[in-house]
Amino acid sequence: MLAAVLRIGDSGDVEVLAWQRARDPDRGCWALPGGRLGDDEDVETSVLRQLAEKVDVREVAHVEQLGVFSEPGRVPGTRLIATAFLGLVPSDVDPAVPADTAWRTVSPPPAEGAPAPDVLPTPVRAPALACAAFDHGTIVAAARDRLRAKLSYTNLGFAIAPREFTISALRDLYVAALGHPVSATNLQRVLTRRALLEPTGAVAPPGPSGGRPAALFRFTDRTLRVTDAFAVLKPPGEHGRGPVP
Amino acid sequence: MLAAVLRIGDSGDVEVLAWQRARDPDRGCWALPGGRLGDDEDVETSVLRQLAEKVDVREVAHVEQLGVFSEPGRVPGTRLIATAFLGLVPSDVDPAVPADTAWRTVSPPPAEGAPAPDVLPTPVRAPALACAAFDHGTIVAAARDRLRAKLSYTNLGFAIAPREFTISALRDLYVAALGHPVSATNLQRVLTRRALLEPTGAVAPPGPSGGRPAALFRFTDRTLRVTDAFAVLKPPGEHGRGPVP
DNA sequence: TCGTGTTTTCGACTAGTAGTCGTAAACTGC
DNA sequence: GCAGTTTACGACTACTAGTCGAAAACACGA
Repeated sequence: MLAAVLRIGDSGDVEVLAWQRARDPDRGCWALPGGRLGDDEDVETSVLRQLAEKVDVREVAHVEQLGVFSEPGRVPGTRLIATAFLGLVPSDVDPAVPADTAWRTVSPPPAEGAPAPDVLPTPVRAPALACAAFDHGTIVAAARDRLRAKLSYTNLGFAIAPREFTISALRDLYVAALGHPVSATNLQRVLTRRALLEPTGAVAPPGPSGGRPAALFRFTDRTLRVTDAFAVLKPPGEHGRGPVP
Repeated sequence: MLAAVLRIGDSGDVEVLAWQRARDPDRGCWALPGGRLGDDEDVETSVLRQLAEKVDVREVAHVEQLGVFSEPGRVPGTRLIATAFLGLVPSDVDPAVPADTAWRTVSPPPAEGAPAPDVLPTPVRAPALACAAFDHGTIVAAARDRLRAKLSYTNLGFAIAPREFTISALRDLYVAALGHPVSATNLQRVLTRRALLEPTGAVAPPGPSGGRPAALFRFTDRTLRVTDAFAVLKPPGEHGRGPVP
């Protein structure tokens, strides 16, 4: 049971919640929070319980299974099988964490044209976390890739964004998570057209250097929703005007 | 370790490989193949090993993790945690299976406008498998939904289709897996434009009732590849002609 | 041999989606 | 007021995809 809890930091990069090991093996390196599965809980409640020791669970906006990491030699000593989770915390919450725990920046995904970040049998990946204990770097990379992939075809943005935000702020979050520029105009148009975003009516005060006050938006839904893909494969009668009878 | 191996049957519906329990509990009901994890293998090789007892592994075109099913009471008796897999077998292979094993038809997904079939923490779902043992009906439903979702934004069709096929045959496979009509013209255009499909040059002989012989196609790639989603979120410089310098 | 029916293929038309750009609006600070 | 900055919004354009119709290629029976 391991959790890779991601957050978009103020400096504009992805961060993961990790704690520094005080003992060998891998002393001084950073490990993901987790623990053993209890007798009367399933893995989902277990990971939330483990997480409660590190951060307030109510601050975690989304949790989902990443996959099982079971390579026999992944940790020294006795065999240990880890069910890894991806957790997301909105960028505006900064939970109090224990002394040995910190937000570590995650290195951006490798090159462009990277292969499918959605395949579960995880091959070797770029080291996403500097000085990661055991195979936790691989798990963090899988989490970062999963976030990146799902931002593109779901409303998962709700889990990394504050409840209300300006379009530019949201754009910055997407830029940090994706690692490449994003058009604010198109982001607003696409997300509002698909009814993932709606204006709150209020406006945000301008920054210190002035500028027109930006309108505030919110995600209409705060649970995961999948959107468009191949239009051909959607049930008929939802595009264009349909056939002329 | 459980595997939901799906296949599109000749009759045009989704089938799952299952074996009939001879002993209580759930005697006579259908269970998914699987077994315990060995000491020197990871879950992926383990599930392939388990599967080898039922079907020839070389016939399985794609395997991926579905998720962990860990509810404390999911099976009677001692606690058992299952890592579930989705396996796919092309529609043209009909492997020899043991006497207690058969392909059971999977009931189609519930209504249209169904919620995200991609969320891992699986809630209650429609009973996809009649007389399923334990929670295996839930697992089959998750597998069927995963297949349906991934057909829309990946080249996963390669795993349910023969190596070579006509567009109509492929259309029928998609119709069976998705549960709604699909346009053959658009399917061909979309899949070829995205370079997922390519013509082999050969043609298939016409059916018994005649008709123009259909051209044969194959998938260019037989490993999972993810395709388009939100165009906004793709790196710039890949659409249209780009900015005029 | 020649139509009839069937199935596939291909092109044309059309509509919707999204990338780009230019301009106006609203605010801060000097 | 004026300059500078940031956001908002509309216009133009290009590409993708849904629909339809006509032609091609075959089997079968008269």
